[in-house]
Amino acid sequence: MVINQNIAKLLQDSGYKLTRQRRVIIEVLSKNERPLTALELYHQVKDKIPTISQDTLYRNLEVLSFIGVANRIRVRGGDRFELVQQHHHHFICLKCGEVKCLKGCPIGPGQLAEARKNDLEVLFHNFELSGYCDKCRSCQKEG
Amino acid sequence: MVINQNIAKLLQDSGYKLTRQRRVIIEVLSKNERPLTALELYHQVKDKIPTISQDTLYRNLEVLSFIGVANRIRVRGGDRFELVQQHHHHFICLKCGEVKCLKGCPIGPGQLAEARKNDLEVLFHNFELSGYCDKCRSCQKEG
DNA sequence: ATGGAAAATAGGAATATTCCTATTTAGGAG
DNA sequence: CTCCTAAATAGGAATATTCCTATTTTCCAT
Repeated sequence: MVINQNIAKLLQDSGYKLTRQRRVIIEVLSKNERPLTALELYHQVKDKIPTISQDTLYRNLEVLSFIGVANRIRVRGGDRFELVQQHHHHFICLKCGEVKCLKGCPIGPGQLAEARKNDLEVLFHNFELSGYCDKCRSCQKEG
Repeated sequence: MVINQNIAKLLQDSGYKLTRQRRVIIEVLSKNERPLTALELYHQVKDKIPTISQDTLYRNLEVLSFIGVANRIRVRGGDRFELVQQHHHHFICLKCGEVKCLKGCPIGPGQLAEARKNDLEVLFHNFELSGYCDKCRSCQKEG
């Protein structure tokens, strides 16, 4: 699989080098639909680069997320990572832990007003919902 | 200092016991204005209960946050915790790491619509902004 | 006040994440 | 193509967070 040219360009334009490790991490991310845990990612990447370190994985996920290529979803029990296809947000099930992607983004100028008032320069935003997913709703009383 | 009766009641009504550890954790949280790191909290609590374990601290912060008494703000380099005075959200400075509280909450039914459409039961939401704080804006090119 | 069950704790083990540093590599200049 | 430098890597150390379990504590019923 050849890495998306846009991503390659984004990296280089931002002053980051296109290393084998980065290429593989992006490849693995792009092959998966759902947000993966660091461990899941690590195993899949390790299949192709057995010597890769966890630090390299985390460091690059940080870089990718900084330039807007990946998302890091901070959740209890292990953060999840995904390739950014289109800006969106997440729902986290408090029972099964599953992370679901929500279409669209309901955050607009109205939601950023307070920060502006306080003279803060907003570059990014993160919006997460949590509760019970459709599957877990029906059996909230169980285990 | 006597612990806020509302909190004590909230704990018990939710089926949680009012232990010495919980009392002290809440006391320490209530004495601090800004969100504290787990380590800062740990030291302050340890002054009063030298044998307390980090697990107890984390476990109780989880409980307190579950019943809406505390907030956990997940950020790079160590999560921050605060007592919930009034529902609000945060701004995280990408340069100095400081966490600022924003007044009010701009999240309404419109922001939850997509989740409802997907048959998800929303119980909580989290909204975070990041960028440069007022102090760091003026010297973005440095350090 | 006393007994007992469920909940909570302390500590240590297991994970998850970040930091540090000597070595290697990507990518530009010649 | 070769050299050079800044950026990136591997690995291990250091933190941060969660899990596990034997023991202790809270609190309800008596």
